[in-house]
Amino acid sequence: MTQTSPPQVESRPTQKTVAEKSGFAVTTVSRALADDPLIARATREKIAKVAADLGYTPDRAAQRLRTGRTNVIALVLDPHGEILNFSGSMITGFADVIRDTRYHLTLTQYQMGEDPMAPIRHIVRNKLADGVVFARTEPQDVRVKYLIEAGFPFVTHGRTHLESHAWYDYDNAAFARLAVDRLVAKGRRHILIISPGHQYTFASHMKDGFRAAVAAHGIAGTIPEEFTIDSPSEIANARIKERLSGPDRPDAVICPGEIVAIATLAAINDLGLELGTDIDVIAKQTSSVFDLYRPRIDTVHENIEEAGRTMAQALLDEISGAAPETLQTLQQPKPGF
Amino acid sequence: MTQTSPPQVESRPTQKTVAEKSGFAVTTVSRALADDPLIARATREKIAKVAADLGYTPDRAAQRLRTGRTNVIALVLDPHGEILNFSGSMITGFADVIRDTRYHLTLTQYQMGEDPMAPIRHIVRNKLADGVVFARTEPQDVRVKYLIEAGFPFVTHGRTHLESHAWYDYDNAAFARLAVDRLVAKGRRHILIISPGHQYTFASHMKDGFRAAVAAHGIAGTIPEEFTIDSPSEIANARIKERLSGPDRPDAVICPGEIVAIATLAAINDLGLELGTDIDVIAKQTSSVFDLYRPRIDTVHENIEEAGRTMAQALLDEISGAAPETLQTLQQPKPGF
DNA sequence: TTACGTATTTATAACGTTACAAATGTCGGT
DNA sequence: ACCGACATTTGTAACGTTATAAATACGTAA
Repeated sequence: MTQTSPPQVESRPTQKTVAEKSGFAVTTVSRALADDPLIARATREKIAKVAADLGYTPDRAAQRLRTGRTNVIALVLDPHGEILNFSGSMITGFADVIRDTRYHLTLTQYQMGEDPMAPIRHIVRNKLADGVVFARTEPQDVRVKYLIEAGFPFVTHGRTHLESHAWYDYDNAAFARLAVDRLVAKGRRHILIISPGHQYTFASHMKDGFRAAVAAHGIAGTIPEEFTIDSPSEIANARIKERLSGPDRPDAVICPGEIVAIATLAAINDLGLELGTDIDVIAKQTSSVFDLYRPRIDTVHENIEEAGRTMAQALLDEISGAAPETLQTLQQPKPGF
Repeated sequence: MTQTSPPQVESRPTQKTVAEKSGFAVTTVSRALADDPLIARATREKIAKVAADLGYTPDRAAQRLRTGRTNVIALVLDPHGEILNFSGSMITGFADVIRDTRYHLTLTQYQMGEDPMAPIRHIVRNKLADGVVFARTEPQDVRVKYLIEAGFPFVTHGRTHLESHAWYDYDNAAFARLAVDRLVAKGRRHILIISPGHQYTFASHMKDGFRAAVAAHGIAGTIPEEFTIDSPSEIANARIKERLSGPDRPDAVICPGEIVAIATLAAINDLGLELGTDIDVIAKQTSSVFDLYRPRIDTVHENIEEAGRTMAQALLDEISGAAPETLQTLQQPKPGF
């Protein structure tokens, strides 16, 4: 055991090391560490102790090569738009759940205008993960079709109209109904709902809820043409101003997110309208920072971190063989304040 | 070639497949695909074509096992605080650069109160990445010491007082000077600077710049006790209110971020002070959303995505052997509006 | 004592890749 | 025709793990 010239690359202990130190064969070590009941309890304990003492940890690459399992969950992020820290919160939720499992989190982000399918196909084809996650689903989402077809585990934020799969969704129809109810209670009679990205499933649910509630109350409801979810704030602001001008302007606005709310409040301010008198705004809120926005407005909370945690658990369950039908969560809105 | 019973597990092509189809040996295929000039140009081209036709992609696990290189960059995120989408923007910057390389991005997030060192030690010990990234450095950052000691490639957002390493930093001293100058130009004579997280390097730079500028102008400058960077907005709001009350209250505030700015503006609103008359606020801005905040305030921009891109490139360069001393960027503030 | 079932452990091969050493082919010079 | 130098290609082994099949030990019934 001469510690000579080549600066002793400190190599991690392997099962071979554990085998030598413990006197068992490598195979036995492998099975013992997997807690295989075929190995005598006493042996398992001895080997576990030696492994712990040596600080042994399995080599992920070798496991992956041998078993075909990657122990990786792939997060596919939307292009960086302006949804206030949606991705960040979701990541935190995922990280919370993943932290104490054998899984790692990898991350891809497709670019604006790029095919959302590309990163997913890449992951499946090259088996880069055991499961994949993404958001912003559309009713006939091609990614969902592809993954079902491929039999690849996944979970989405947002439902589709497709065959059963694992998803988490916020009940945007309920959100819209709740929002309309509250505005009507304040005496509002002409409500504008801003719905960015008409192609997304969540938008259609929200609009359905909105239309139903507006009809039930017998008041006026306006759904403008689409506001692109990723359009720069200034453009959104300008278009909202247009909508809030004119003789038959709405006396209330429903905003499906904080950015839209901020743009709306800016428009109201810029037009010289008085909040609470001329007009009311209600928004979906996902970040506590918004509590500091002045003037304060009525909000309905959506907890993105919790969404992330639920989705992570669902995906792990699906990878373990749970039926996708059992892995669907429709989150009810919780009133703010 | 009977396509019989076992439901034909569609297996990805390997170098062996390419070798068979092309008539060369596996070793030759390996070298050809690595564009080794030892292999005849014609052969390389033939093999490349066959590989492309088959849709061959290398198995990352096998490469990793054999070479010891992971082809992974590990992002270590701070606990999810309320810095407006800092992580999200940085991730986007990284993803932009990483996208067309052979690297993947993995992600760990340590929890509030957890040892920031833990995930990094884990990554190094188990060789889970070829390089690592993190932010919020302290002058004597133990993570930096550890990584230098271990000879492990890394890049930080924020400098340290330690031996040369790769970093990206925003010139917060310059930011503070610029902010003071602008406020003084507006006639302000008593400036408060809010500095969350005194332990971080950026805070000391900012305070140094602030003190120097205030002294140069011969005006009053106040640096309050620390505001924890992750404290809930409402608490920050309350503490700022305290600071803005009383007979000798400051007539201007410098905010190192949007959240602090929002909390400050809320405090000003809540206290009934008039912005622009009683008091002025200037803030560092990292997101275009803030342009929609009303009332508008003067800001200085910091581009986090660009920071991410620069850091990613620096890290790749360091992994390729570049000297860390050459991988340091001090970003100058750019005036907003 | 022998045989046999059970409990436990082990040897061997393989996943897909690349480093290394060895082999083959080709050409010009003699 | 032979040799050596060079260009090009190939065989073998190994990375660390686990699935499979085989081997060993042990106790007990005949």
